[in-house]
Amino acid sequence: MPDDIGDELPHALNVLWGRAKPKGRGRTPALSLERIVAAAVALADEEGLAALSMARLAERLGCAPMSLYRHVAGKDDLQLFMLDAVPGPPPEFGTAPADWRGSLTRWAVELFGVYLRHPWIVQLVNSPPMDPGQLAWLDAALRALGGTPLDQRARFSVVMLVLHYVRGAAQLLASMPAEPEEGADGAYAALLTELASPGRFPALARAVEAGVFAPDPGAGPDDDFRAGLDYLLDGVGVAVERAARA
Amino acid sequence: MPDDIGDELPHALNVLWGRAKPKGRGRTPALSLERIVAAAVALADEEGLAALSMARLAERLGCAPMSLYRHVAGKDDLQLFMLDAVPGPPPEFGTAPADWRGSLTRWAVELFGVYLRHPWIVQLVNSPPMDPGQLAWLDAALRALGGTPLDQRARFSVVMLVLHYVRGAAQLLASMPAEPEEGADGAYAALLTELASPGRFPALARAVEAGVFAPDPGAGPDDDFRAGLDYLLDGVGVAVERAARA
DNA sequence: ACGCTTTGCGTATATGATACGCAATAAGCG
DNA sequence: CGCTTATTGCGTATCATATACGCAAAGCGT
Repeated sequence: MPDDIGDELPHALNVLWGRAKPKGRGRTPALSLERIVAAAVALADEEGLAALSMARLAERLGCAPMSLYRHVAGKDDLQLFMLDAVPGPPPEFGTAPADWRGSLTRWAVELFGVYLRHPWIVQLVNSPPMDPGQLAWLDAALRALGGTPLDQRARFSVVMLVLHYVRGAAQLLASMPAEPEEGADGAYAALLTELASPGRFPALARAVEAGVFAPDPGAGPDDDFRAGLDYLLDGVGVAVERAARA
Repeated sequence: MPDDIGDELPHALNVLWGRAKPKGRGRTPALSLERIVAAAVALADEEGLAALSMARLAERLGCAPMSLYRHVAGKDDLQLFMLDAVPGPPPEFGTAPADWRGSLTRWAVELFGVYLRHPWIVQLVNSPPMDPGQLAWLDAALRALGGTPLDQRARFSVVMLVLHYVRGAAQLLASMPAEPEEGADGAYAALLTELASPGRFPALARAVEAGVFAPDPGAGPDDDFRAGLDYLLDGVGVAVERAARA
């Protein structure tokens, strides 16, 4: 039975990997999976993941709530489709690019952008990726390290490390209340200033005092991301050199 | 008005920072905030975050659902309390430990353990930490770098980097289906073997073939975590040396 | 034109969050 | 020792949500 592996899988995965049965002759579909997923993504972008309900989605699509279930097995299924569709194609570089650091940086920055445009992704990721959309990104990241002396296991560790950082940084940035004024410290900074007493949290108080939570005047939030990424890639560089020597 | 900052805050924060009004004479409370939070944590641990509902929680506590609302403003509030309570106290080291790497490693490993014991934490974190429990951990991590020539902003970047990694690694590990047999590749590996065709995902296929997703016979899942953490800290080491030279 | 197939959707149910208000109870006061 | 009052426990009701089930509508092949 070559197909028994798919039996316990979410319905969405079977569809995404092209295992769905080809339809033929019935009624003309007024709805399509693509339209549903696109509308769901738009709704989550505009009003947040909490606002994404089957009823509101149907309203936006001009159909009855139950119509959606003809195309999606359930809400979990829908979210799987969303996760597959939303990142789009990963950046392309050859199989073994000479500049692993530049390639990986580009990969991380583009993925960071995806997460910033769709902050709800982070709240949705609960299982390892098994859909073509996310696996394509994973493959691209592994390819970025293709010209490197690292072994396969190390490459995977590195990719996961970068991925975790991108996700975490995007989530943090998205969750910070927006800072409208350039002079303002931001609500978070103001709160920490009051709460982090030097007696109880000395190190934190020093950080607050040094203005760590105030926006750096000459830098955008992207620069913070790049700074952390550079620390991380320095570590990868150490590993690459070590592997090259061995 | 020195207190106006707390007006827009979640109720839970005002309680946690000791700003709640002292009660006096009413009826003897049969319920307490501590009991509620402890029961909620236990329920989430045992049956997952999805199973945590006010009704099920009340059932477990032997009280009516609406009784909970006397102690918690709502479900969001409850989750804030849970996030504050669950990590416990951070590891202690002096204000400026000589061995920053050892200290930060200990911090990360202990936090990793917390996340593994309570995997639902990751799904709950939606805003920057503002409760004493989480800020204590943040302070501890900053203290681990206290003996370091890094400036405050760099220290914060490093701590966030480590935090993101710990969270991501824990989430990934917790979401992997358990591998009962030692010889088995695990369901994820089997699935990837079938799905990652060399034509479409060459780098991924090579990783699968190399057994990256099969459990390393001589290593536990903890070792994977340590490996990634070491890459990361190597990068921090580079930054420390650079700062020391400057 | 007929029937099969597949889609769209109305109805119903179960679960969950939570507003509101009353009743039970205990501390302090006369 | 009974009254006042603050405060808790909880019953009832409302509203949002996911989704099972089955019928009706509408193309396609014959």
